Amino acid sequence: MVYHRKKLKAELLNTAYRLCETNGSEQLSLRVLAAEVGVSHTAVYRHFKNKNDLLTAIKTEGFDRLGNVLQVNYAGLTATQAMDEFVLAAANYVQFGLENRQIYALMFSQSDVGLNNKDLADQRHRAFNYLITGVAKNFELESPKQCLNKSYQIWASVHGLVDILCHHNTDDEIQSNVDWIINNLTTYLVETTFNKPTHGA
Amino acid sequence: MVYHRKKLKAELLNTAYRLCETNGSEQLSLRVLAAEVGVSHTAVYRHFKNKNDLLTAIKTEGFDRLGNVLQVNYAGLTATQAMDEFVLAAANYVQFGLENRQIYALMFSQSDVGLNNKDLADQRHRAFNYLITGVAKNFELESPKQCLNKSYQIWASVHGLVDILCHHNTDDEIQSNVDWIINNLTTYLVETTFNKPTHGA
DNA sequence: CTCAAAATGTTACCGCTGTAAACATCAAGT
DNA sequence: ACTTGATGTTTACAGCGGTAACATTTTGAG
Repeated sequence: MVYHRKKLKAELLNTAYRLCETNGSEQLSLRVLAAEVGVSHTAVYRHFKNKNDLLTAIKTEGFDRLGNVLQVNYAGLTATQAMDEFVLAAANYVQFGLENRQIYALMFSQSDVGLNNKDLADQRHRAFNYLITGVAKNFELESPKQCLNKSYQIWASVHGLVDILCHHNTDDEIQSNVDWIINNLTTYLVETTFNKPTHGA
Repeated sequence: MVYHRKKLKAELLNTAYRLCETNGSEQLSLRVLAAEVGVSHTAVYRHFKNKNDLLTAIKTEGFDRLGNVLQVNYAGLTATQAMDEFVLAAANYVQFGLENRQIYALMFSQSDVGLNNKDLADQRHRAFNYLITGVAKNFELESPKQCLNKSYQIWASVHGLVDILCHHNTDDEIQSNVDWIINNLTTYLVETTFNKPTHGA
């Protein structure tokens, strides 16, 4: 047995992240995780207060990665370019959600994982702030309140889309429509976020 | 001890539904449930195959109730009335989500609860079909595919709204905005679903 | 350099959970 | 009246998260 392996915390977090994405966060077992990494199951408690704390770290990591995907530098872009970047960020959001389903589900689950955790709140706000910045750049709104509200509206649309795509792509009956939506994702996003008319299927 | 109480299944389901809404479906314990109802914990297995099967029944019950809230009879309504009813149904959807958070979270969780269950699928489709009917009545779309797609878009918006409202009403920082959204729910829905311009805050 | 303290890993144990098997009781039909 | 199936109980078990006591290694102050 190897005492003091130094990077156990990172190893645990990475393996736990992977196990969550593979089996769903609800299936995560500290004992299985520890066995996978090759330590006793109580070693986890030297690096995380408890299971909830570990899940909070995974969730925070998720928002960190989501934030990275949403980051846009609007400096020096034309209006058209800014809009393209904004829509691209939204597409990246959807892609992240579809490629990290289980983590995404954890991130937006109603559970009390990470309740009142500062690191998690920071990462969440960081990700959301990219959206707000994009809205401020791309919409001419009268007040910060309207900007925030528009941001919620867009977030709700895109988040709802991810959720529904995740749910229904195991449902053969409507698979073809899901395919359609994915293939026309950009069009969908422009429609949804910019209130433009449909151009036909 | 009372053998053969005849309505144990319904009692278990109702109590389990209530416990889930109170504590979250993840906190549901068969033993606590059985104790609450006043039977041994293995009695549950005479009426439900296992815990997953019970959760599936709860989830199905949730979609049943959601469907009831979405049901609209459009026969004989003017276009204006039909639209009012449609928006009302959407508001009912949001209200259901906010008043049944934990059940709603279970209904749309990514877990494998009720995977491939026919009763659940039936209830889900029933609820969704009310939406499709509403879209068909209120939007002039060229094809069934466009109708279905528009339905997804609206569902995503409203579902996303519910999810975000559920998340953020414990976050004081943005509580005022959530209040604003709720107070202007109808306006929000009309904007979101009918692509009408904002009339200002 | 020493050695005490802090950090990190292990072992043993606890109570709780979901689940299966064997048993007890009751309802219903022949 | 007696069998049979449905329904509830008891018992048992393995896996879980978590705590406490112990073992080992690292670290830093004198």
